Amino acid sequence: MIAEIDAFRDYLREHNLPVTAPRVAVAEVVLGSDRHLSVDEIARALAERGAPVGTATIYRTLDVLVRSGLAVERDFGEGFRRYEPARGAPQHEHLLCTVCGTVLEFRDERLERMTTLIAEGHRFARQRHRLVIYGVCERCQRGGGRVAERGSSPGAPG
Amino acid sequence: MIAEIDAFRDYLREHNLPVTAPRVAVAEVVLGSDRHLSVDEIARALAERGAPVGTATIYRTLDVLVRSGLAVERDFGEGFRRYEPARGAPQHEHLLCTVCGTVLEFRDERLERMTTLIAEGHRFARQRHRLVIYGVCERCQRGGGRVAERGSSPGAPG
DNA sequence: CTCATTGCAAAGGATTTGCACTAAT
DNA sequence: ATTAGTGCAAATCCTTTGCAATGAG
Repeated sequence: MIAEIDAFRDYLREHNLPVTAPRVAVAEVVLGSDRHLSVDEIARALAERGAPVGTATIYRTLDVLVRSGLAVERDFGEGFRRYEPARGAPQHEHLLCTVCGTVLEFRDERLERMTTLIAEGHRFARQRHRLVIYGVCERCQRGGGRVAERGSSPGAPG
Repeated sequence: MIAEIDAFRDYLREHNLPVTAPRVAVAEVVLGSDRHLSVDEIARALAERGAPVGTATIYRTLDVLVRSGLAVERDFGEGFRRYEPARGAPQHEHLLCTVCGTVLEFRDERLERMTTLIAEGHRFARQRHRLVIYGVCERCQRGGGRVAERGSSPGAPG
């Protein structure tokens, strides 16, 4: 993860953007996490470090982080966005537990080809796709699943 | 479509919900459309009919309409929701033009099977899935596509 | 008549923006 | 020194809620 932080510093320098403490702090939280963080969670994490960062700055930094390609923005239909490190991640899909909100990632090369073919069949030039499978995770199938980290019921529409 | 409106009236009666003019009007607009309407578009359509309906009522009626199973809620990551008639629609997927916002629907039975298998592989009990392919439609590939109906750039995250 | 619905306006949550102030280069 | 970034608060956008007036059954 230190590598990613350095990559972010480099990105900033290369684009003549000042390398500031708040920016680096936000990058550390997002790139150092293995989860899909909401802005709220990021803000809390920063506050816990003893170096809170203003909401506006978090949003502004996330923009840069996404543009740098080091982080990815996600929308699971919860009413707010989440961010995760790109980790050079090839396209991957998400499994979302509608009970506890847990997100699992998986890859499937077939989807890349399949969606391209489907798009072509409709004369669309495919750019990307997004697949979310909603279901109930193993733990929640058994007994009481733990409470979701944030946000309302993940029983997302669409 | 008249059938759907009647079905909605029946649903209301069966649930002891008053059949009011605003409710029927909203149902007519949503169930009579072949597009994925935003609340804003619904409000405009109602206003154009000369019988405007309050925003709160539109939202409240959409809830009923969705619960009745006659309409479906969609979230394409645009920052607001869209609604479309269910038309007894089996699961279907969406192709979204990131230039003009046009939405195309298509079906692919393989996805149903594929996502079930994937979910099982991760010990998830699959409930449903959502696939959106983002790309550029034929018209927009050629020249200036028409302007999107509503909302910001559909270059949705996730 | 009685109780649910309606519409307005205010409240809410997420995100953006204006602006005086501070910090990076 | 310059120029850009920061935080705060105000502003937006979509959606929900409170409440008095209205209409369905």
